[in-house]
Parts: sequence; C-alpha cells; structure tokens
Amino acid sequence: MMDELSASDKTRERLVEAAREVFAEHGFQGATVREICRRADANVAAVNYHFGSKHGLLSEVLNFNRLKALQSATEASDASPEERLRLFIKDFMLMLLDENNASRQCQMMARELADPSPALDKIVIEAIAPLHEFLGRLVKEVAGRKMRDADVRRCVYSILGQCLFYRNSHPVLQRMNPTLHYDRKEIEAIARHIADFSLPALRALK
Amino acid sequence: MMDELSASDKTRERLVEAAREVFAEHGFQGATVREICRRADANVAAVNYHFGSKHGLLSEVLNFNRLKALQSATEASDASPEERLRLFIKDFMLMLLDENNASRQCQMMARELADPSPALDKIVIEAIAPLHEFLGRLVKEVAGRKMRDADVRRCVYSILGQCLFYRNSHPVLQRMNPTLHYDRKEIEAIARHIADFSLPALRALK
DNA sequence: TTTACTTTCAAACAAGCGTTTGATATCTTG
DNA sequence: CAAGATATCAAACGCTTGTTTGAAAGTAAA
Repeated sequence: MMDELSASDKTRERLVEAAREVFAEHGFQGATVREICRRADANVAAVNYHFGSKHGLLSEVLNFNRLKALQSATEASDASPEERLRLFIKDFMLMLLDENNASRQCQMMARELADPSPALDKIVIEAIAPLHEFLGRLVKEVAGRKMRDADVRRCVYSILGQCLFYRNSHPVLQRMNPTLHYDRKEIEAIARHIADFSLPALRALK
Repeated sequence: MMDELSASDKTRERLVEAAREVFAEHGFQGATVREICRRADANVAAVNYHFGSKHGLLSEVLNFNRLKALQSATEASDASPEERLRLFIKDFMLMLLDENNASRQCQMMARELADPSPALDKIVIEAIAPLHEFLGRLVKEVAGRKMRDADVRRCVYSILGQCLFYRNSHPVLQRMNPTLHYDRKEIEAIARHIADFSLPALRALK
C-alpha cells in the first residue's frame, strides 16, 4: 500500500549501506559492529535485531546484480569477440576502481579472497564461478579454435589477474605513487592497456 | 666464543619461526600473540619481552633476502631478455606457490596488500619498489624500444598481476577446484603460461 | 656460594569485541 | 484512545585481545 519505507526499513537500509562501506574498508574481520552502527546512526543492538548477527548482515550486503548485469550486457552485444572482451574489461575496471561508487561488492570480494569468511562460499557460487565461466567462453571465442580446458582457465586467470591487481595492490601503488588517482580517463586507459596486453596473447594461440 | 645459541636466543628463534607461520596464515590482524607463543612453546609475555610488541615481532620477521637473491640471479644471467623474463617468472612462481616453504614472506606480503599494517611502508620500500623497478628494466629490454614510463609500469602490473593472482585468489580457486594442488610440475606449467601470455604482448609493442 | 643480571612464568589488566537484556519509546491497529 | 506489536536504547555480559606485573627460575662471574 505505502511506497515509503517504514522507520524500521530506513534503519535497515542505513545499516546495509554503512556495512558496505565498513566491510569494504576493513574486511569482515576488521570491521566492527559498533563502527557500522555509528555510521548508520543506529544503536549497537540494531545489527543483531535486524540481521541476527554480524554474519547475517554480511550475507545481506552481498549481492552481485551489477556484476551479473555486466555479463549479460556483454553477451547480448553483437560486436566481435575481441570487441566484447574490450568492452567487458572496461566496464569491469570501471566497476572495480570506481572510488565513490554505490556497489562496493568488489572491494568486499577482494577482501574475502585475502581472508575468507564463511560468506566466501556464497560469493564463489553466485558470482565468481559464473564470472569465470563467462570469461572462459569469451576467451574461446577470441582464440577461435579448440583449447584445452586448463589453457582456457589460465587465460581467464591472466585477464582477471591483471584487472584485480589494480584493486588488490592499491595500497602499495598508492605508496609508490602518492598522486595516484583513478578518474574515468585513467580507468579507461588502464582497461585499454589490459585489452591491448591480452589480445595479442590470445591471437597468438591461433 | 660460543657458536651455540643461548636459551634466550633459541626462544627468539622459535618465536620468529612461529610468527612467520601464523602471520602468513592469518595476516597481521588475524594472528594472535597467544597462538604464536603456543606454537613456539613460549609464555604469552615472551613476545613483548623479546620484541617489545606484536608490531616489533612483525618487523623482525620481515626480510626479503630470497626475493632479492632472485632478482640478482636474473640480472647476472647472460641469457636473452625474453629468456631472463621466463626464468624470473618461473622462480618467482616457485617462491610464491611453494606450499611448505621456509620463506613465507610472500604470503605475508600478499596479506599486507589486502590489509595494510604499519609494516607495509617498510615492505614497499625494501622489497616491492625495487621489484617493480627491476621488472621495469626487464620489460624495456624485452620490448626493445623507447616506452613511456606509464606504459612500462602497466606492463609490469600486467605481469605481476598474473603471478599474484594465483596466490591472492587461492582460496577461491581451491573452492572451484577442490583437487587443486601446486606441485613443482604444475607451478612450472603456470609459469610457462604466464610467460607465453606476456611475451606476445611485449613483442607486439615493437 | 654469593651476587647481579637475564629470562620465564602465571596471573592480572584495560580495552575492545559481538551479543543479550529489559526497559523505554514508537508505531499500528482495533 | 487504548492495546499490542515493533523498534530503539543504554547498559551490561562474557569473551578475547595485546600488554604489564612481580615473583620465581635460570645463568654467569667473582
């Protein structure tokens, strides 16, 4: 009947949003319920009331709609395989490096990799495995010939590894180059580099 | 006069060795002093007595001799640039993925990247920055022509990103392929793939 | 053996953690 | 409005953390 959120729903929303921030910044272990509640302007007990536990909040926070949408968009395109790979890498990097974005799932995923929490299983099944399969199909299309599964997998790793490096190693890159800043132009240049680096390798397979 | 270690020195040694293990497994934040002392068969107070604090123990544990030795060995070789890059990637991956190795620094470095502790500055200055410079020189040699600094840097990132992916994403890869195991043959195959993937990209620059 | 110094130890400390509680406030509904 | 369900709150709980303490044990030299 009512489109507006109840007071309770608003608190839930604020908690989820704050949790996204804090989990992304400090990881699951490093994040504290108190910090999340402080940012959400809620009581310490709110997390347990609305989500049962800190873990419950985590799995509420995890959703991969944007990542899935990105794959669908790429698959729907009728561009050449090479162009689709370029497009995917660009959008993926924009998602990964967007600094003040609404979807911080990727930062959280990156954190999970380094320090898996019980939520990692869900992440792998729902987001990462499909992503790998999607990229595997794309790689095979670009290569344009039969490939051994292990080789397809390794090419996927090579592409993903390049992309994730910029996120995983951000603290280090920042220290080596303090003026480092990812604006849209920079991100697109990075994406272009990764595509330019990867495509010759895939073409060499032919 | 005496070559043997005093009782105190032995305790120090055991603490350092245990700390390497625990820091590598759980990261700095996740590791607990009690766990380290338990594995070292020492009292909880031992860490603070011998190293002042948990952070003191961390910086005692960090040394990068093996990583440095690896760079020197590569630079001393008189093989072709391409061969030297292949060699470096192989040795680097052997170091990264060696499962029961004595040098767990790399695991710790990988953890630092995801969740920087105050020791990260030391790691960057002493190990990572020199590594990037070393790889930058190698990339320029392989490319064999003038390159813009930004492009050199990105190629270094592409190579390192591929290598580090196998370590950083290990928990995920393990979940997607439970039988995954890095023996020497597998590691060498991975290294070969990374070189085969990267060299066409670098040659394409010519 | 006595003396001075170093190292170990069990115990405790203060602080922070996730979570629970029971009272209070705020809504919703009859 | 009144009654019942729902949401918020300050406070506390039980536990773990890194660190400190002061006594006990060990070591080395005179």
